[in-house]
Amino acid sequence: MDKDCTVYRTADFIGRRWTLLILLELCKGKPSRRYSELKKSLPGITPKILSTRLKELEKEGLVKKRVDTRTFPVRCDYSLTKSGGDFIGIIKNIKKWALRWKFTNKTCSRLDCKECMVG
Amino acid sequence: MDKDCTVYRTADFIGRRWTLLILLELCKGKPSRRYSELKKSLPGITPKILSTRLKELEKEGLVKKRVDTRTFPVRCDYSLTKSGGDFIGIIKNIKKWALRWKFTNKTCSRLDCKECMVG
DNA sequence: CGGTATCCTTTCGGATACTG
DNA sequence: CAGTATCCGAAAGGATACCG
Repeated sequence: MDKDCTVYRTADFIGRRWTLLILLELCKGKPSRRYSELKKSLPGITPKILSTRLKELEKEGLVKKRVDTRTFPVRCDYSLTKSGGDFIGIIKNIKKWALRWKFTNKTCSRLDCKECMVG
Repeated sequence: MDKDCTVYRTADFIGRRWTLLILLELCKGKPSRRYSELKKSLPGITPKILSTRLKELEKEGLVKKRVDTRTFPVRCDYSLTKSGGDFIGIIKNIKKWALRWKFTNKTCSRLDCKECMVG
């Protein structure tokens, strides 16, 4: 098992809790989101984990952070990079696979919900 | 976070150590592989983890196990199901993404190696 | 606001020995 | 051969308090 293999590393980090949901949150509507907005849209996430995941995603180049230091407190916002946006395609592939091979479900708030995130 | 969401569950289990490599091993050449063959082709894996992963994959419906009880010791072999075979496509998608957005590498034995598993 | 620091529990995975 | 059983250390993740 080669820990430097990007395929393996990718599979590894998308399996971590919250990562997928953060990515999806960042691709919904607005071009960028604040830390506190993300926290609010992800009920149950702790500040530590959100911060950890955002750093991982930044390090992997999927998320870009912008800080505005002119105000106090400072404002930070996060957005998808080009590769991050492209990554959404992989999530959709997984979703397609899931819908093809697993039972479908009717409730929403799931990534595999038939109604949302179509495509 | 909905633990029943198949997209999330999928992302979760493909991030686990060895899972991807087992899947790839099963799609290489032969239609089915024995437990001991798998163990040999995956240097470093412990019997416990191999067994655990195979059960997870079976439970998720990607792998099918067949036991031949007529001999002693019994023979078991594992093969990809239809959905398991289809899943290889997702791995290839991840690979494509990796090759597009990450540095490429020359050494083999990596899933993201440019030379192998083309497509 | 946007995080860190600390503590604590749970889970994961490795090593090794053993068994029908 | 095809696994289980047992034990262990490391890492992940949750809860909560605190800070510039």
